[in-house]
Amino acid sequence: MPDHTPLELERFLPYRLSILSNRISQAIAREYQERFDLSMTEWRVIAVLARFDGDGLSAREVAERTEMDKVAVSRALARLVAAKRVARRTHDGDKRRSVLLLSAKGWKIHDVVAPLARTHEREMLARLDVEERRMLTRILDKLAPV
Amino acid sequence: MPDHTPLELERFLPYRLSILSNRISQAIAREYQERFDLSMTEWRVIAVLARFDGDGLSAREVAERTEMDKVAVSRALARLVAAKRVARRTHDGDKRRSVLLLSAKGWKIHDVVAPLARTHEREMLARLDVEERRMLTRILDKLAPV
DNA sequence: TTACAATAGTTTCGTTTGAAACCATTTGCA
DNA sequence: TGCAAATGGTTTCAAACGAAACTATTGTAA
Repeated sequence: MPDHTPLELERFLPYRLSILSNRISQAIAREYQERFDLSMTEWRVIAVLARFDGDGLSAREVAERTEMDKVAVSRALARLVAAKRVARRTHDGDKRRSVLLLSAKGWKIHDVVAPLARTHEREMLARLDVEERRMLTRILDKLAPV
Repeated sequence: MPDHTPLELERFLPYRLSILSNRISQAIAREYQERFDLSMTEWRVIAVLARFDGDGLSAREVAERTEMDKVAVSRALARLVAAKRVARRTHDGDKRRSVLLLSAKGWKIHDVVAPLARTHEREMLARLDVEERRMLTRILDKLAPV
């Protein structure tokens, strides 16, 4: 006799995680889209370029830092460069590589969106108590180490 | 002078959550696809039909239980019915509604995949200690209540 | 009854996505 | 050297997705 023990989807962790993550991402993505004509992937590229603002990252480095694949990065960059939010040059010693830097426009977006993002995070954390917050980070460190 | 305080993506919770959830979902989805020619959405439909195996759910009820939108459910059902994994009749008193039940084939898939899913969950939880596990559920309850 | 609103579900259409193929350049090494 | 393999990045193609439009049926209320 076959075991029909049903899976309770609403208690299944990968499912719950996916629902939660999608809800949050969608809400944020929608806001960025409407207010700044900015996709989630584009925002991640901007965030990384702002964070590592030395003498310019390559597209590959951006892909690594954002955990996105190179196709997604390439497309995000195409739009960002077209909108003059990112400046793209070619690397001096290696003509394959591009050298990416935020433009003034890009920085302007960053300086508005970054605080907004932090607000989103705060609102999310506001629903947890101190211990839960500490644990959430610890759990993420264990499950998805950088 | 503008505030360039950069957002540290790798510490930003919505981002980390999205990375974690995507990694897990992708790994699982890939396995279901390869081994059973089954998409994530189709599996969710099967799981719900197995769980609420009374006198048949409607597509709308499936959409509610899976938190997917009706278009996704409609498409998943089209494939499942074509593969004879789900039986679809029309509701007696309401010709708009469909009445959905797992077929023998559908149950067979379920009885293999459900334990497999539980194994995935166990493997994920194995990386956490008892307290972290308890907390994870509590956090999810608070952040994404059913 | 009739007509208008609401509901169940599908189809359409434009967009997003990812894998694989691709081009150009650079690296490694026989 | 010179040639195959590796690397950076873009393009192509097919599948997946969501919003909105659509069909069919049922509910409601004058």
